[in-house]
Amino acid sequence: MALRHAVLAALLDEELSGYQLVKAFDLGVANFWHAQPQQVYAELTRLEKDGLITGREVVQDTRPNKRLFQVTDAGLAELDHFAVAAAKPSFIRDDLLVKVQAADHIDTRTLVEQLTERAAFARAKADLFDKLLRTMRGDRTEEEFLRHGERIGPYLTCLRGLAFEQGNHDWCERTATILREREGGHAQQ
Amino acid sequence: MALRHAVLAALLDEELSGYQLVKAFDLGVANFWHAQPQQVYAELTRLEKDGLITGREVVQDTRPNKRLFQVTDAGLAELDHFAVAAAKPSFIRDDLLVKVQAADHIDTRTLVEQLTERAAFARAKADLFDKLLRTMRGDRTEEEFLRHGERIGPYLTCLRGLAFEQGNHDWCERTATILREREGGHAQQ
DNA sequence: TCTGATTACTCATATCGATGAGTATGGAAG
DNA sequence: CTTCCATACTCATCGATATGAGTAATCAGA
Repeated sequence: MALRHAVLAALLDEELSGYQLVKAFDLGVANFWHAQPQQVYAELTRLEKDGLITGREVVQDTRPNKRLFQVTDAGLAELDHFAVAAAKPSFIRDDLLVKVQAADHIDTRTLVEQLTERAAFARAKADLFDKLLRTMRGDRTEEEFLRHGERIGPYLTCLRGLAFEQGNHDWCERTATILREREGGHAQQ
Repeated sequence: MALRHAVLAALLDEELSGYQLVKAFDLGVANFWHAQPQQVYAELTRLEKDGLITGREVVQDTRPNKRLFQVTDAGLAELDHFAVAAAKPSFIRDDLLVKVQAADHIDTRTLVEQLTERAAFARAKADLFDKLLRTMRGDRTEEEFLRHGERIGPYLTCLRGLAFEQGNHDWCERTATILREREGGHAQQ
């Protein structure tokens, strides 16, 4: 049930079209949730039907028309309601971890490749988050911004995203190195 | 499709009953995947039907009988096949992050409570992972164990779990502190 | 001018995952 | 002596998520 609240949270700052939201959710800018395009569109339809957001048609000459959505008071109330409800604990669920768990029983060559690939991906995402953070805080220091900034929610979630991707990167690099050395070292199998 | 491979990976070291597996998946010992009891049982049924695991009945006097499962050669082949296939990137999906994203628009008191609660939970899990790691490596140093240990897969995934929970803990603590200070400071609202 | 990328979406279906309830036995704790 | 907890599962159902295909327009590049 949290996708709807993620959408509401994403719409708090600015009116967005479904397409823009999809971009935010799909292309990793959403550091606090992830969803498929179809999910986002379906959720927008439901949210509007329930009166939690309102859409207005924007006619465009050069592009297909689009609908911009903004959160209603009912939507804000819904977010408030969501915020006081118990949050489920978050779990890691990752194909790569499953593969590493089985590392002693399977061929590790492709696994090492996948780990280095993932490390590079994580690094790219971390860089992106870092840039986002700089943009958000402007010329203020982080401490300054977090103390007195007027909109710190996205900054805080972005910090988590950055730490997560850095953790991903470091672990992937280290794991790849270890597996590579073992493979080369005593040339088992 | 990865639950089945997670189950296979979990059964690599030892024969386990469905109930034991459920414990491993449900109670956080599974640092590489998470699943509900009913999912695990259903998957075991499917895996046995597909010949990837075999179960043997163990009659018990004092307890209900149980079935212990072990991975077959076909199961190992399936794991190999899984390992070379592309892994989907992993995303964070967390109610708490959604709430923090909306932090500037909602009441933060209960949010701060939830953050400190989560921090404590993460700390407990991190401690548990730390103990698991010590048990696995015995009296060897980590470097030693990772270089020459015979079964390092679970150790490596546990390392990721530990880092993840430490990251969770640190972020929750810091975020809670920041929100608390802002609330107290310029007493907005 | 044909191709492919980008904007802006919709529909249908399948699989995955979560939730609640239910069954049966034995041992420990009050 | 009764209630609760642990073992060891099964069945049913619902919502969430993923996948694949399809529409329709504009613009840039080969």
